[in-house]
Amino acid sequence: MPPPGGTGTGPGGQPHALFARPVRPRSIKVHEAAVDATRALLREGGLPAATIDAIAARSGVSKATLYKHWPSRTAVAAEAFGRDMADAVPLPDTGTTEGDLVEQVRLVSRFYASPEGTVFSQLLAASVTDEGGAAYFRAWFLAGRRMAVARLWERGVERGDVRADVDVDTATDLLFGPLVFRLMTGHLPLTDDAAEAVARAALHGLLEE
Amino acid sequence: MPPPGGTGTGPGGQPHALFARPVRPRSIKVHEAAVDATRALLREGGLPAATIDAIAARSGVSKATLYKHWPSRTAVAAEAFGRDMADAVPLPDTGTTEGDLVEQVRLVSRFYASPEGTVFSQLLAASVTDEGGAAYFRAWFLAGRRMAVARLWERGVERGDVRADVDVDTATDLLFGPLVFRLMTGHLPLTDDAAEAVARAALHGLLEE
DNA sequence: TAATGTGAACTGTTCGTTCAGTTTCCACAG
DNA sequence: CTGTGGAAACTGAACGAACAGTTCACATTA
Repeated sequence: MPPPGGTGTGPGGQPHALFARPVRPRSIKVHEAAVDATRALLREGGLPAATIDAIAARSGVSKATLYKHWPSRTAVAAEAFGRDMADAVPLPDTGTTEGDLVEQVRLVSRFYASPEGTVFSQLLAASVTDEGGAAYFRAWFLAGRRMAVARLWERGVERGDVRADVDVDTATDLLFGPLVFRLMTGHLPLTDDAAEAVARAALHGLLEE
Repeated sequence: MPPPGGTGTGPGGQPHALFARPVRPRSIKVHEAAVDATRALLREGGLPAATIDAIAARSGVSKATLYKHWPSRTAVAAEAFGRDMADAVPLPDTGTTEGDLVEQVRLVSRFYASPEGTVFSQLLAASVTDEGGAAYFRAWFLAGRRMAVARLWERGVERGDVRADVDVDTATDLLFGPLVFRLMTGHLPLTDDAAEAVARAALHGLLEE
């Protein structure tokens, strides 16, 4: 349940009723303290370490208050994680559309293979059984990611390099879905080579022309 | 810890030390009873309903025994789910490689969109924080799935329809990763149209030739 | 003075473990 | 072919620990 204090703004900066954020000074301080503590906990021990009690203890914010700011533990973690990742993977600019997209897939693959990737998978897993947390995860993390890729895709469209009949959502899912698949199932490792192979296959197609 | 009674066989039928199965009559009966009860519970209420206590109560098998047959609750559920899905998605045979692959993606997408797909996502999520369960999930479910796709892919290779420089793992991840991505994040719905769009894009590539 | 946060206790759920006692079945002796 | 000793396997019930989320009387502050 969002705090009654006001509507606040969502991750993108726009007003967003669903993710109401506190506007009064005291609330802001408390909110930030909780997010900071959660970021530290995530860095140290992943999502399992970011229990509600741990967040409360580390931040000095009481559990009762935490549940006035967020609907669930997962939601706090999702917001904290999203903040950390705001500028983790920069947009590449290699000069060519293919170069940019391949590079982006490689960077994201490396990110997934890193400790932050572990947290990502834990959050995604937690979102499955926590719809409230899932909304925060989409808003604070996924949306930004998809927006970044959309920018690359548009560059490709302007250059006339990419197929006009493929929409950006399909392209995004095709390029990054395989990485998520590997991350979650662990059936194959997330190496640079694998990432490049996936990206090239996505760009050039699986069929012989 | 597997029962010391014997080595048993894994999902594929081959002997498999890791997933040792009971060979003594009493053990077999108990094992089957547990799996059957778990299948019913999964059908009725998904993974959340298949708690250890519920499985024990429904099957008449004691918890202590369950933990002698499986390393964790997730592992029981993974085996039960894998059994149910053994023949859920048949291999298509449309006459063309492209037709087969597109149809397979569409069928899998429908499966993910169904109640069984929910269970799939719950199991995948649970596997993230339960390595023992993850091994069972890979062995009893994913391996079979990948094998089925591999068969389609090989047909394509024999016909000379698919790129020779793309390996089967890359192709599998490219075709089905996007579906898993959507299923897990819920950012976009799993419709037939979306599935076909993904499949065609994967087959023909994202770039203008 | 009304909104907001605190602290501490409390409920409820679930996983996984333990262990003493009971049932089953296998192998071997007769 | 039969019967039995003993090991293997299962039961039942209780228990500990962890954690999510709630509640409420009281304190703080804008």
